[in-house]
Amino acid sequence: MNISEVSGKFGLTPDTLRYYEKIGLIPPVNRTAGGVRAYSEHDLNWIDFVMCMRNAGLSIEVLQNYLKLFEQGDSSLQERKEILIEQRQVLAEKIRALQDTVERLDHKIEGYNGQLLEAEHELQNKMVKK
Amino acid sequence: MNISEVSGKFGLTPDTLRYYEKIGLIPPVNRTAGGVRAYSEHDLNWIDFVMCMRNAGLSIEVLQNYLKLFEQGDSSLQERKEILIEQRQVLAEKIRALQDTVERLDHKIEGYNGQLLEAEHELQNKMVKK
DNA sequence: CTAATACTTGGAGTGGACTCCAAGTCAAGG
DNA sequence: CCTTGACTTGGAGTCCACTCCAAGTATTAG
Repeated sequence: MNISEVSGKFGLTPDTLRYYEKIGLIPPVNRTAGGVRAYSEHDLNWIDFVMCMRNAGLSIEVLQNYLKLFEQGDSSLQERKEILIEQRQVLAEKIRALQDTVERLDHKIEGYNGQLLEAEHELQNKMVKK
Repeated sequence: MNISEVSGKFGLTPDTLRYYEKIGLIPPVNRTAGGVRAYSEHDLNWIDFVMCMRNAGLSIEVLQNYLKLFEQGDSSLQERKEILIEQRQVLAEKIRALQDTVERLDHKIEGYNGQLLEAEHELQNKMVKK
């Protein structure tokens, strides 16, 4: 798979894909004889993982570190696992905060329903008076 | 309440508070004779609301728009409510995405548990052979 | 009354994460 | 063989949301 195919598949621009590789968010992609990137299944998995984590708000730094450890092989298994556990906690906390915010919005929306109802009644009163 | 008190209360720098006012994220704050900001209860409520929404990821633009409508009075009730409902949907969707990501992390963490166990067994095998 | 502190404004600078560009290389269709 | 279009690199530019600064004014403790 070449870069524009991958770009289409994931909705990332070729620039972003090259950028991710350059800064070490995804492993170096193998090239054809001519130096053109040929993405493997393994590469696609990484891209998918990284996009998922980026979308969830993980920083580039954390993911760079994770890849670096991955490339060090089995000796980093424990450390990698700990990173994932830590980030999992962060996300769980984020979910809780978002749920609170949704509740707050719900209250506010309820308040608007009340106000709109009031406004409607007022309108009816006026019409009755007329 | 003056700006540094508010700053302390919310963990925002005075700069950020002034910035939020300047760009219309919170209503203009009343001033003392000397031109010093004196934050009212009303202002504090707005700041709290805005921070909550910013933390949840709402853009400054959406909140500017919401304040603008608020300042137009009751005629914008319906429109404001719709903004809140829309943003509520966005957050609900975000929560769902985060939950999926947490699940994915859980699977990955489980995978690491397996690998670490394997590595441990291997180690034991070696020791037995010795 | 004065020194120190906190406030004001407008504008420049920063950091993260892209995003775009210039200049050059390479491969495939006509 | 030549043109077209995708690829390469390194580096500059952009956008968002602050964050900091300079220069000046106001308030407060002593």
